[in-house]
Amino acid sequence: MAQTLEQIAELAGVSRATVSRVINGGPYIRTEVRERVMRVIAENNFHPNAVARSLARRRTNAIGLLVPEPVARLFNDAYFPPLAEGVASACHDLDLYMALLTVNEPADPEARGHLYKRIFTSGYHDGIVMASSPRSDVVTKMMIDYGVTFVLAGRQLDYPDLPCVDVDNVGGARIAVDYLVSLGHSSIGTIAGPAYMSAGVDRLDGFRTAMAGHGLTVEPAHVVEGDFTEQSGFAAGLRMADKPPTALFVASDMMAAGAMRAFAARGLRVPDDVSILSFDGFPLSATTHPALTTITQPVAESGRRAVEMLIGLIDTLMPRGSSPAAEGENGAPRLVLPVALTVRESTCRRDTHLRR
Amino acid sequence: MAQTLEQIAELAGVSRATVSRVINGGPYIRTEVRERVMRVIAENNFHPNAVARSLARRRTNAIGLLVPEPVARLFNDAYFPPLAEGVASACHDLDLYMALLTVNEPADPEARGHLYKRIFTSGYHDGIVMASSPRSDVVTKMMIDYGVTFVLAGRQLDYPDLPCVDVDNVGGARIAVDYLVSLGHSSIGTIAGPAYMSAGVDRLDGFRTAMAGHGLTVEPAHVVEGDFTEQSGFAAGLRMADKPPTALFVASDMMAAGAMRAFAARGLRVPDDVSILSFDGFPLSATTHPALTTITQPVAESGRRAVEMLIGLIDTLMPRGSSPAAEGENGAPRLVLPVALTVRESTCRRDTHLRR
DNA sequence: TTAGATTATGAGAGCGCTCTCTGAGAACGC
DNA sequence: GCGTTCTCAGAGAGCGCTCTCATAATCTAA
Repeated sequence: MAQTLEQIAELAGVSRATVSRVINGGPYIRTEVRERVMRVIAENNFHPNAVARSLARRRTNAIGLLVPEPVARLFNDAYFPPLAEGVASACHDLDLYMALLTVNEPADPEARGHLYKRIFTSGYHDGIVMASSPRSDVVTKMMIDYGVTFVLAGRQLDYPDLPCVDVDNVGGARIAVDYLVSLGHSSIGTIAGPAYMSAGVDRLDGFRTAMAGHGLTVEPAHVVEGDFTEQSGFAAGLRMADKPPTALFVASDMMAAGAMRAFAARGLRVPDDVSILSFDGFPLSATTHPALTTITQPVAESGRRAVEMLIGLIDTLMPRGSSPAAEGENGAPRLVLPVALTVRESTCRRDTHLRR
Repeated sequence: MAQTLEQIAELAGVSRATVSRVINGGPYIRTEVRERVMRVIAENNFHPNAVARSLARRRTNAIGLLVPEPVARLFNDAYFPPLAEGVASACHDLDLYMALLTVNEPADPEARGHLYKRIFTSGYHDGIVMASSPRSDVVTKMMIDYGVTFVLAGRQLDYPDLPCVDVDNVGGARIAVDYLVSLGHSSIGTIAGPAYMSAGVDRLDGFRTAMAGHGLTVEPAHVVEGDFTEQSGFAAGLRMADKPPTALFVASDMMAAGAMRAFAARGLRVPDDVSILSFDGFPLSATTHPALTTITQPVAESGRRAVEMLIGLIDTLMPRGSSPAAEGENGAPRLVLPVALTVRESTCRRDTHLRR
């Protein structure tokens, strides 16, 4: 197994440059020469050294997908798999190498910083796609400080002007409220996401705005904050069970599942007593009983778009085969992907309600 | 922000070599010079280019953790998180960069091969830790063909002589049988893992051997094969429910959970009617009702050991700052980690059984 | 004092690629 | 016939590091 371009060149009786041209599809090569070189490459099972190539090109053609969460939590998250799927699929299409970057020591912020530092200064990636982190997490600031090129999947509350691909959380909440209103509901509550996550904030904002738009008031007791987990949904459901609204917009499928468990425990039927409309559209939402009406967000698509945006960023910052461009900071790119209503069994018309 | 060693050298009034020595902790540097250089490095927030370093050293100091499973399945797997945790922790200790390598297109074997090829020929990793794949998966052969340095977590059925870190599946099954026998059981069945996975094969082998060792026969109807999933455990439990053994060794926690669900559906009580002893010791095993008596395997530890073994392999194949060593193939290293019995509530003495 | 060891630094040759520059032929126009 | 323009290929200068080797300075030992 020959190891270098040089050796292949010698075997094929051409120069290093010619072999390089053949490999990279350069122009101006006689068919005969190209075929000879390709044959030698194949015979020797030669693969150019990616590290050397990266050094010469000043491009690794590799990107990282960073999830600022401990490994363990990452695997219990329904959001992450489709995101990884989307990122991986875009990388495949764009002939990019993708590495999943994780950080394990969640407890020790010192060690955590070191791990991030290693990632950000490694230079093994042209850029990074990061799932948005909670408010005031250090990781975003570190990326900025280290001059990493990156795109966020989801808005970052601390830095509104960062390149990101988000889903339309506000619009989704509006669609949810509109739909519930169209079913005849006017007593609508919400289990909101946490105030330290953009998805939590935006979905609540959208909810309030939409309610106001319909001239409806929201009872304070009908707004409970959770943290997107099943447990928090259960707790919130319990708190509302005594005097529930006729419809509930729940900011995540998991919390909706928890709320339904709480309602079931208190003898409330969904949707007969309370309609539930959740947000996410993860596989879970189709398997609950009843199956959830939900706002489906295109997670894989946002992963794909994030990669495309990232490549665009990298190309402008460092055009292929050229020196870095001037700081072209005319606003960070942002993309908001539409979400869609998926109607299932957890919602029904107000007039079929038996209570009140 | 200065970009190269050269620039730092100039700013500090020394040569490139000296800066390199300072960064890499080389000897023979006056304290005064070292401090001056370090100050300049800090002032300029300089980080050496890892790609250039890798090229010069012919070492990336990065390893990959490859899971030959589609991303989606990966996240529903209880085995993978602790493995990743262990690998990540060892990498942290050894100052290694770790990237999780995944492959998404499970369906199309062509595309899958391309993705693997990109990984194996990238040269971005000194070596790879791979969770063992099912029998006759192409990935192992590809790694061998591409000359990748790797260590398997778990045995590979197709290639018995590959470097690997395994847990003592055979011994674990023996411990299980011994314990059940010590409780007075003699009618013992098993729900085995799939025949295409080493863990499945070994646990079944261990079970049969141990039973024979006790002079006990196994009824053919009391040996059912599953595929480690809850569903397959449920199906197996259903098949055995009519004429169950008094004790059952189940090759995975998940299948045990499924079997218990099946038994519950058929009115069989665990452990009163059937004792269940599972294998894995994943968190799940502590939260079932009743909590599972199980053989706990040290998954994180095997991840850690795999990294250590991998580094050993890399060091012998390519000693630091030297040319590749002669093919020192005096047998691939293998390590078998001990497992331990965790007693919980799903097993009890035979004499407390009410049937028969 | 001088040889020899020890400590400290620089020069420079790579690592294995890419890519620009240069130039040799072939094709073409007038 | 002589520029001109293409087509094709090689020479060679990097990319930003590491590491060996040579050399200079300082410190022993006799």
